[in-house]
Amino acid sequence: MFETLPGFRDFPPEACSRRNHLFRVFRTVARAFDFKEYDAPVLEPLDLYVEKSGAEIVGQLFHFEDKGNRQVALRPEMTPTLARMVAASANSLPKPIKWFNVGEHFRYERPQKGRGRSFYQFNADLLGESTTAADAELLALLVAIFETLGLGVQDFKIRLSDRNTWIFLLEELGVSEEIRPAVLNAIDKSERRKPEQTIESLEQTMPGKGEFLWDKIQEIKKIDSLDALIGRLKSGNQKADKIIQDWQNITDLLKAHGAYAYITIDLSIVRGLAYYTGFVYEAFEASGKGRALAGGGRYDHLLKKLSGNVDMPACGFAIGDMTLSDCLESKGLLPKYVMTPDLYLIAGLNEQKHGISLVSQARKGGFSTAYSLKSSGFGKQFKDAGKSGARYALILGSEEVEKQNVKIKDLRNATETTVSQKSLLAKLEEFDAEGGIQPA
RNA sequence: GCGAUAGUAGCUCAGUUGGUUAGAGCACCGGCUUGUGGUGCCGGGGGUCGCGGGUUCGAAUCCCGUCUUUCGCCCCA
Repeated sequence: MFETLPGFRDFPPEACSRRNHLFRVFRTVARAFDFKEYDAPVLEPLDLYVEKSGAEIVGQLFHFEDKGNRQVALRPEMTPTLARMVAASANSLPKPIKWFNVGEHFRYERPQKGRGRSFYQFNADLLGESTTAADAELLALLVAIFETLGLGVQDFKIRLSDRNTWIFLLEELGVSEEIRPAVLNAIDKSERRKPEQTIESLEQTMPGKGEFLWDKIQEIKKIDSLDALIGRLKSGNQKADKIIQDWQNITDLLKAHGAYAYITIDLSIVRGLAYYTGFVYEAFEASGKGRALAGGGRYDHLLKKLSGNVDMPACGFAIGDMTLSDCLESKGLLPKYVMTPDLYLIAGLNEQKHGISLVSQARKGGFSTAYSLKSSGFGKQFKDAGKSGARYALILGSEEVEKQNVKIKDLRNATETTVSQKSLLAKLEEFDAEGGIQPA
């Protein structure tokens, strides 16, 4: 017997419909926000990822040489692909560009809770707009998706941070642009590390100042309100004023979107990647435990880096299907999807073919219809109809055929109605609209 | 890549100090049932006990290796 590869999942019908439920919500809500769906190959040139993330990334990719001696990789994320697509026609695309994708991604990592080697992501990106309105639009979309899935304020929170704030405050502490990435990286990892390890990293980056920096960083990480933040930034300085202005804008906009209740100001979020430039955020289950449900931020210089000539501000986020499914499951928000037909034909032995033509008619009318593929008695067919979960049974015996009728039985309350075969579809639609069959 | 954990039917699990042909419940298929359904009763199919090697007269059971699962470390775009 063959098994799925480690970190990969099969999706038999029930799992598949749960997954599709997520996808349906992603698409519906994204369209409500006027985002356009796009798609792209899952296989890309390996260099696309090396260029963006550095050579270390190769160890985490599914990659190989194809028959044309090209180094290729299964996509581990969507952003480089998106950047390439947008850069290719940047001048002709109406701005702002609001695109989303639902797709499979691959990372060669150790499978763990909420993390596999194949997973699905919802990616939404907004390009060509540098104001905080774009960041707020994306955060509002993220919140709307979670709300539509049934999650509320008691279920999840979004930790919002800003790299510009960090850059400004680190500058004040004497952190130069050169060593800034290393310091931000250490801050990002400090969430998952012992303090001594972080101090050691900082000490290596800024000899003699590791302890000092860590003390200051901890102070900054504790900031959890707009007032505290403004107090720390102190207005008067032009740069500080701009940052304060951005925070005030995004706060006001998120309040207008009805999304602010989910937001926690939390500067401990910086995200590991060097390319983030402004607001960054991660969504977590309300308790804060577990992996991030979603994450994103602004990446104003990435297009330029990847394309070489197109410079365009951009921001975006991604939601992973595994952590999200786990979260929904634990809260009972993944109802058991049962795929059932609307109708089940029950026909006598001599009426089977006649019945199939009725089935065909019903199917063309948009009703999902099942019937027994082999000859069996009425009793057996009723049993199968019951097990199928169909709402109505269409009963066709010699009496009905003789009178050109068909009997419709509501399998939930056992009431029956006899209608002419000609009016079957109309009657079914009527029932459909009423939401049930009426007792005779 | 490192550490721990587990692996018996599709699923959840029994399986005695190593001892005939490895069991149960659920699920699946059929019969009772050729004009009224999910219940009931009866029956059936399905396992090289993760895989390979070793110890033994004899291994699901003991030993070694390996693969896979789950959890943690690393990493987390």
